[in-house]
Amino acid sequence: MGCTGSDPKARSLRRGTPTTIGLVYPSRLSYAFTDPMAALFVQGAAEEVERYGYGLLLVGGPADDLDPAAPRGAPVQRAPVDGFILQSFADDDPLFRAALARRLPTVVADDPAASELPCVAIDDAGAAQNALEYLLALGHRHIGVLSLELTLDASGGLAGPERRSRARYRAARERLAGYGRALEAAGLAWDRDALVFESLDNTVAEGKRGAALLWAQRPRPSALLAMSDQLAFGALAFAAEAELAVPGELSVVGFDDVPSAARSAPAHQPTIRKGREAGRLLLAALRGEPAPGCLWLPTELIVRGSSGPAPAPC
Amino acid sequence: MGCTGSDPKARSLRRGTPTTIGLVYPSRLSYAFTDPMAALFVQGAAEEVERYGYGLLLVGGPADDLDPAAPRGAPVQRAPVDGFILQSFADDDPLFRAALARRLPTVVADDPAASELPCVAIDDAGAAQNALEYLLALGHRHIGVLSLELTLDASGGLAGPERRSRARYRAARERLAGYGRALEAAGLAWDRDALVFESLDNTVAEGKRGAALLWAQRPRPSALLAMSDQLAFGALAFAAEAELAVPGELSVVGFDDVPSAARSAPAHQPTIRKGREAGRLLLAALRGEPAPGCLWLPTELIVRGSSGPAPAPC
DNA sequence: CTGAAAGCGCTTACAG
DNA sequence: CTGAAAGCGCTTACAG
Repeated sequence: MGCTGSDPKARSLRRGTPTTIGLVYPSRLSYAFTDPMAALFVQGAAEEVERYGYGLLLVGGPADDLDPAAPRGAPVQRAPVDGFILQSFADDDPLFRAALARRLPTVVADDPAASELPCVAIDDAGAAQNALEYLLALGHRHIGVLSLELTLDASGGLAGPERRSRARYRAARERLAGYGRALEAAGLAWDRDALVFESLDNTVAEGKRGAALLWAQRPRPSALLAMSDQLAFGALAFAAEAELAVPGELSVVGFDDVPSAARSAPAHQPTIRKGREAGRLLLAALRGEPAPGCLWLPTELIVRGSSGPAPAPC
Repeated sequence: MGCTGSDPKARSLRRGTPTTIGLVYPSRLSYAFTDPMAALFVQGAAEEVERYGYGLLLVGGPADDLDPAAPRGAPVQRAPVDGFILQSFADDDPLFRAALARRLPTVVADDPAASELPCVAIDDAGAAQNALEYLLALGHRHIGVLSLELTLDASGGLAGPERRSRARYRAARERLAGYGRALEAAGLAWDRDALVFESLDNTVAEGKRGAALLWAQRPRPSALLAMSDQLAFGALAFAAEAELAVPGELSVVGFDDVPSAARSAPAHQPTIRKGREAGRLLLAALRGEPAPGCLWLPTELIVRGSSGPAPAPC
């Protein structure tokens, strides 16, 4: 009779049945959703998880403007969840270790450092290599890379050999390795033929800044290879402001295939499916099924209008 | 020492301190995030809530492909939360009533039917009236409206007087009222000078379909007024495919100002702020502070490149 | 079939 | 200062 109903917390405690899955982001929550990829991943995870009646609790890193009255410790330590999905962490992120310390069933997407946990990933190195080989086949010989952060404290500028070798995010590290393989196979070399801009965060603004910085280098890059669609959109914005023809004067390649990527040529990353499979693996773990190791999802290079042949040298 | 740590569920039960806020969507969760507005709202709510150490649990409507082993009842009845933020519900949505039946502190965004709950809203009627008056001032006399759903079971086609009068979503109802006021003030009339397409859902595909349908009417509309940016993007996609000059042959106006709305002329709806204020009101309610009634956020018409003067009659 | 008791894992207040 | 007991709101298994 429209009454209060029973307290789900108490019920869950008594019955011991799992109800809630924690989706953990490395940064504070309010930053997580500035990235359209985050929404796609949630969509996939939600799809799988809600079929079985689970809820999805969003868990972020500690907020920097925490209220004094708020409970101590990272949200990940206090989250009332029955399992974790961890996403895009750096190898040495203390938050990642704090989550593992809860010893709950856990699935990792974009696995930092090989762990024994079930995980979901793409062949980042292979996809990156493909994308660069595609540009090389179009005749591009001066490449600019718009990179995601390489370490927890990103540098926000050109990243030389030393900095590149210290990448702590698996996805960025693997992609750099893939680009490197493609360069080497073509007889090209880092720093001489390809420069890397390391962004401070995955935003359009950083993509724009990086594109401007790379464009100012000599020899000038004829193509920009972005590790995310956000960064690629930034590069397109830079090109538009500088009145550069795309792809006539500058080719731009993205990576993720977010819904608004009508103008880029991204290596299609199946982010919704990544979320879905992460949810599926976690539900299997909650049922006590043995961990199936890592699930590798296929990628695909989708060619669109923002990339084309290198301009003829004048 | 890296040990298991204590069970947050039990702690929360014993201490009685609130930890988790439920963000409730009218549809199934995996649909919620196909709308970029959803991500903006989460961003705002997360920003406010995480400062005080609360987690955000995403709660959707019942999934249609529910697993037989899943617990019965809507997720909203089982969600282990201490308060609700309800968003964009139709007046008669049973899920809305089910959430209220939990008798938890609750805040409503885009309030369905005046309730006594704290709420956050914009002046939908005023913003809509502004947008249409702007088009009328540009000389447009034949208007097409791309409307959001009017009832729980949307019709997906032209909506005549009878259907328009039965709108059950507050935002859509108010916006129709605002358009009506602008029409009346200009001596124009619904159905003769302005047609309404009711979409089946808030997607680019529906916007495209509606734009095509409205464009096929006689007299042809010279401007399309969309109730969301998604629908406006669809109208732009239709114009691009039909090789119509925007705004030369067709003006397009959006509503939300999502991040990718570079080409529309939306009435700026402050969605992040809406999420933030909803979070703030709910935290106040959890502290036992008296409900402050409804908080009305300002809107602003931002004019961009997709709208211009009506083409001269030939 | 109905009703009182035990216990999920914790925290808090109180007795020793 | 330390340690045993009570109790958060439920559900389940057991006694009557």
